[in-house]
Amino acid sequence: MVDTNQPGPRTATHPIRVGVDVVVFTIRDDALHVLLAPSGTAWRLPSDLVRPDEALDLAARRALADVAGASEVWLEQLFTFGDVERDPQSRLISVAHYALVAADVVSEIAERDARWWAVSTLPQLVLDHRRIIDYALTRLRNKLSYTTVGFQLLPQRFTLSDLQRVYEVILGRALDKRNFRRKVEVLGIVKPTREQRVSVSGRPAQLYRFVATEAPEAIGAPEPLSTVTTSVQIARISPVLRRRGRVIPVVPVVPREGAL
Amino acid sequence: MVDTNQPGPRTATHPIRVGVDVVVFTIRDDALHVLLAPSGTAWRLPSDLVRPDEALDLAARRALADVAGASEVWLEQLFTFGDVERDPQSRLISVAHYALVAADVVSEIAERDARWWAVSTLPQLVLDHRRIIDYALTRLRNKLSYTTVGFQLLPQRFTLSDLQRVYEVILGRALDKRNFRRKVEVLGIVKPTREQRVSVSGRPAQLYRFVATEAPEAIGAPEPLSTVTTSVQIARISPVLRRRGRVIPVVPVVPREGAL
DNA sequence: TTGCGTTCGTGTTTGCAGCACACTATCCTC
DNA sequence: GAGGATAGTGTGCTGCAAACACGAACGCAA
Repeated sequence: MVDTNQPGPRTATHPIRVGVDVVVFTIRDDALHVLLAPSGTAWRLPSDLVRPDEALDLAARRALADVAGASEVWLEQLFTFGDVERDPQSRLISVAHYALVAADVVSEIAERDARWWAVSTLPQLVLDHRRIIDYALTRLRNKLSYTTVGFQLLPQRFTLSDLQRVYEVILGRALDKRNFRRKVEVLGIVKPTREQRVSVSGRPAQLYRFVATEAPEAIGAPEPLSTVTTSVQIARISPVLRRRGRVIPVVPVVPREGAL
Repeated sequence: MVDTNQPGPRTATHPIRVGVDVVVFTIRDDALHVLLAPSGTAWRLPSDLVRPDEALDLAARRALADVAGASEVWLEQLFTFGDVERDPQSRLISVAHYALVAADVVSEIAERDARWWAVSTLPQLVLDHRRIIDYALTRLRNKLSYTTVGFQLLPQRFTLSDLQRVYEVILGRALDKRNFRRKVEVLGIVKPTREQRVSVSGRPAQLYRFVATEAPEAIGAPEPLSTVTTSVQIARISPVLRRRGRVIPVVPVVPREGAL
């Protein structure tokens, strides 16, 4: 057995390349989207090689910034994909991350040749990137049910309907409005502001802001090592938001004109 | 941005070393233990560098086998630790894994200079290995509450008291016997065998065996990409096993004589 | 100004599941 | 056969999730 912790260089004969891939989620037009860049005839996740003096999460932020023009977002390590066959060229392991960006910063980013794709209608993807997205989606769904990450997908001020829509879009099913609002109220994770949203039509809605709670049961957070920068409290949203409801028909959203 | 997915070699100037660390859990003397190997005056997790043509989980199994003499165990990727400063010598990222081994195979393994340490009384550890263990423990606790990994720590045949003890030892709190047994029954994850355990004292106990259920709600499993070999069903054990109870006094177990 | 469309906002009832809780049964040993 | 030890068993309470429908406030157009 090689003791990797002893001093002295011990470089493998064939160095293994280490990269990061980032699944960037946002919500657009009431659908969950991921950011992809073109790669030949297919598409790929924002990615890059990790620099020798660079932390993994910083590499992920850099890859994200290169494509999206922003890096101050919620981001967490997802999984390290290291199958031997994943890159036919040479050994490349990928420390995959996933990130959540708010709808209001979306308009500013997404430059170059990258564009948003609804997760329900993804294009052909490079390597195992489809699998990475699938897994990120699973993680996001689970995480949504016991943390407050969902707020990362909303602007500073939002209506309760906005919030509910975030959960519905990600979980893929309808939630009862009254149960949802009661739960949010009980959790004390939002505070009403003095403003209202002037709605396009219908009654104006109260605007709220997210309130970081002192995670009452810090134990139970499955990802204590999350590479969170924009701090997010780990409160327990749970049950009302977890249970079943009628399935929301996933409306395939046609990407905006000119985005490509 | 470097497109890591294009053909052609693109090796970084300073290659990054990729290693695996494995947190091996077992239950001994009613306490959770991890396997550690000596490293100078301190101790370290079983670890090794990943070979260029070797999958990550296989590297982890190899490191495990080197120290413990067994590799056919339940094992899952934990997290990739890649801080720049973690190894003062040169850049070394660690794809940490954790493994569960049954008590009855424990006697056969644990050779060389390695030995078991109760998680409640760990020795001085190398690098960030303490942090890795802490995180593995957190993951194990969480995983225990919504999967059936716990059975990996038991022999093929076990009593319900054995099973309950596994949960109590890991969760660190007492569970109500009747509630526990009812829950296990309802879940249908065990089947009684025809045998009984001839107990040292007291009434003989019925022996059960684990029954893999057809995970009724496959959705909701937070780790669908687990590098599981010994197949484990992802059923929902949940609530009775999750909630609070009186805290079990963590009895520091004195390591066996001659183990060191 | 009135009617209509649209979205916001609000309580009650019912059922289930988690939790607490204590005693009898069976074996061994002395 | 008495005592010690572990196995095995049932009920009642309570809190939480789920289902469910209608009035309120606004914009707009006729």
